Amino acid sequence: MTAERAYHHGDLPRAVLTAALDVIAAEGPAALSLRGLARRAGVSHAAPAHHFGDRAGLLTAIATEGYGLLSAILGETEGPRDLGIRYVRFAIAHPAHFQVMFRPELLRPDDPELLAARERTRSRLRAAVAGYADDPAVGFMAAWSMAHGFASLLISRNLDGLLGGQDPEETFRALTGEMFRPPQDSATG
Amino acid sequence: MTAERAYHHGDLPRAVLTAALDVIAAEGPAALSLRGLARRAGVSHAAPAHHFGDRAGLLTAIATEGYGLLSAILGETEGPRDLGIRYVRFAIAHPAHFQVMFRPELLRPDDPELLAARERTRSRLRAAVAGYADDPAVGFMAAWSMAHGFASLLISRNLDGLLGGQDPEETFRALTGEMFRPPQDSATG
DNA sequence: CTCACATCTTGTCGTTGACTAGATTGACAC
DNA sequence: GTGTCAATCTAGTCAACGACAAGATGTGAG
Repeated sequence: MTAERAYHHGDLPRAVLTAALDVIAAEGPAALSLRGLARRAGVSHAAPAHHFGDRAGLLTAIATEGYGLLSAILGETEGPRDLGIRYVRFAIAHPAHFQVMFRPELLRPDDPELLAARERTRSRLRAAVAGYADDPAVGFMAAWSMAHGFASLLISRNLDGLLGGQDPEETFRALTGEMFRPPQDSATG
Repeated sequence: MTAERAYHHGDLPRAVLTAALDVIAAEGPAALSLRGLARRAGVSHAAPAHHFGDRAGLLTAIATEGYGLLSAILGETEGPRDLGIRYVRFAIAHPAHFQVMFRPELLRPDDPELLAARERTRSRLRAAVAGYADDPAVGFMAAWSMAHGFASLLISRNLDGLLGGQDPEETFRALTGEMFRPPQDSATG
């Protein structure tokens, strides 16, 4: 059992990342401590910093990974409704990533990888609603707001007791039924 | 100048609250430090804790105040569109309150004043959309999601560069135009 | 005047993030 | 094999923080 306490961890960055996602999903980013993560991974208190620089670096890595995961889930999304459903599905599947991605004050604001990943994701979001609204920019923000609002309230547990035990994704489908009415004869792309 | 360093501050709770709102609006709740607020107010490092107990107590007081402010702005709201506009107006006018209100992990979760204020606000939100949707619960969540998503993205600066210099409230009006179509003949309250 | 109470100060403890210097390890050239 | 070097991790330190306890100071009721 050389694994008892090997000098080299094997994949410390991944171990720290995973532990961080656990903590964030359970208690939010505020409860995150680099030293706590080091303890979980069985390494010294300064080891995580070697890979991520500092707290903001770790959270930036999580956010970047999150944009990648969201991009993957979006895939070839078609229309604002599909966009919303996939967006909500992402938030449920990766709540820790979701919580970090939209808090710039916790991140390295000009990290190039983060900016690139974010832009790739936004392009997919824009593409998904292109052709489904009179003004693409407005349609994009509308669909995004709707999806982001529901996902945010859901993840922050502000909808507890309002879903009536129903599957959140199903509830969101009902919401979009209320909102994204199918175009009624009149021209709507 | 007895004010130079009076033993009693006069209204330390309000001074701490105001300083906290400043910090949160500028750098987010994570940057908040009780000792920093004490320095700003010119009191000792333990003085704020006397009034709010601890960090969570201070943030709970802010959230409670926020629900009161939102209730006031909602007033006699009529319909989902009006709800959204007022909600966004609140988030712009009181960004610090807004940021704290929806992070239960930062608050005392069962504070009675907080729960009461939150319930009063939710009642107003529900009442605003009653009669404007086939299913009131669904209509409520739909309008709330839309407004909350836009407000969240706006306050977290995730819409920077997407508004084209336009007034955010005006942009939100455009969004609702895309979403909340006026009822077309068919019965919609 | 005095006494109870609210308010604020001072001092302390354990924890954290950040930084520095140094030890250990693995990989690669030769 | 052997030496060398960079990557990885450890150990030690410092300032700042939240929380707590004990004491000082002002305030107001009687």
